[in-house]
Amino acid sequence: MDPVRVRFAPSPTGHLHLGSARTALYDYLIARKTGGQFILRIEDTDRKRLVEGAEEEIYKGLRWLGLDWDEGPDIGGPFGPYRQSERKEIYQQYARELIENNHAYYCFCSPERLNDVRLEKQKRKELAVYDGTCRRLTLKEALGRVAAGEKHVVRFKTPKSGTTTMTDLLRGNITVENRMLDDYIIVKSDGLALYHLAATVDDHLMKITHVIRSSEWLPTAPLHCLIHRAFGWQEPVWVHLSVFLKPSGKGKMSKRDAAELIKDGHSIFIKELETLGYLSEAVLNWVALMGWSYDDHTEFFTKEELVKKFSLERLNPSPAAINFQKFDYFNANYIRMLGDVELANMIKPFFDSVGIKADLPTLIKIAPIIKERLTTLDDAIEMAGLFFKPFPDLSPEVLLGKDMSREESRSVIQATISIFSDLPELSKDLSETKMRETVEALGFSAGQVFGILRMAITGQKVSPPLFESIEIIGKKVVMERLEKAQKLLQVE
RNA sequence: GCCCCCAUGGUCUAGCGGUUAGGACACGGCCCUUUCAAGGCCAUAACAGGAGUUCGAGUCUCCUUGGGGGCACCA
Repeated sequence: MDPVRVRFAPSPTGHLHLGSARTALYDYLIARKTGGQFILRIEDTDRKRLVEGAEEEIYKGLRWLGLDWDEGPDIGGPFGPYRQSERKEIYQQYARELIENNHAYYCFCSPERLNDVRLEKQKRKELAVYDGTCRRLTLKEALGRVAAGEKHVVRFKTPKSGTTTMTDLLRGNITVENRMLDDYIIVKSDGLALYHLAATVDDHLMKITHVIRSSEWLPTAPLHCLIHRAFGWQEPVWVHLSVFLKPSGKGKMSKRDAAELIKDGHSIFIKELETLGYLSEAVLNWVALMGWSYDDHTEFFTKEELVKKFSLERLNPSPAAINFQKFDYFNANYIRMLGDVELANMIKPFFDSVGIKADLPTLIKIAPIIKERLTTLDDAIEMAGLFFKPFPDLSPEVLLGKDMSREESRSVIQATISIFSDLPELSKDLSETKMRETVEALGFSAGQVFGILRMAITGQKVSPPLFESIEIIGKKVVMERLEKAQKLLQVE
């Protein structure tokens, strides 16, 4: 495949989410695979909807995901500027060209009148498109009114008859009747272009070969083709990706749904995923497989493998419900692939954030025993907090072994104390070997004995493996805890 | 309402005219086991419906149904 030039063109009006991340990923993959360019373009022509910090969030999110771009607002490039708000004059120039070639016209109708027209048409169950009042004006007349300072927009002159056929890579030919297409506004009264014009002009000027975007754009794609053709430009290859549906499969994710998700420790926003304890590798792998597949069984891919194996032809056009269980599965697996030092460094910030002082050397020792027990990194707090937090006050009841009396339980602890005190150190192997021998002699089951010890030593009913934990906690503290538990069980 | 798109288990998907319809997640059971996990084994579960085309249709065509998306001086 020839090198492609693709662009990821988000608008800084909200958070970077999973859907955009996937689009960006596919852009990145096909660019890297073909040795082409991945371009970042900020579509900020709507000044009213701008959200402070949103552009920065896009950069951060893409960087976290490891999707580096070749041209963009921050790094420049041969086709800049890459922020549409800085390209106002370019769009106006092209709008003028369209007007001169009779493919666009000035419109002086007020928003109020437009709204009335729309409502009226809807009431009569007609197509709610512009009624064409200003389309009938002569160019001379319109120019006069513009010169007189009258407020105006520019509309694209869509053909009123015939059909327009475009080709989408995943869906084949799509034909629409031109009368269904509106005379869309392409330049607002503030002089800034709307998406339809801005994106079309930029895609051409930036030599974009493949437009990969959400299928929400499908209904207006014929319009974009028409604009390309009006200029006499060659169209890019159109690739409309399926949309992501909420987990229930009932519709797109709404603000409300997103807020609900957080309660389960999930999110569709990239910036939250990191603090929730997800790995960017897992995000990439998971999201890549929602709408794309390689074969009937491979499902773990590094970014490098994705670059090698990705192809537009294997994209799936049908909408996909987001499945967070699968995401967790991927994340748990990617955590397990981490090295001990790497994992320790990654969970450290989570302890810091809740005010638990966890030192790196200990975390490195803990890493191997909690690794396969974590779904997300923040699970480490619950899993390994016991190694750093003060020991809890226990009641005698929780120290009782299953079906065992108080005295029996106490004797188990007593026996352990005498065995442990003879050992130079409580290494995992040594303590476990000794205790396994003892279990039989004591006449209780391993479950009973180790259950008591787990509670006495870790202070928890559920913990990482007992003897590994003992080694990490260290002989001194272990002995103290055993003594304390033994006293607690003495009948008063 | 109108236009466009989509349609294999609960979910993500493989399948590109001839398969016992494959994999994964989730769910259930069993094994392993000092808890929790992990792992191993097993089970349940799908071609939306109807017409065609064809010797033969999950695969091609049409209709119906269902779902999704779009109908702004938003993107």
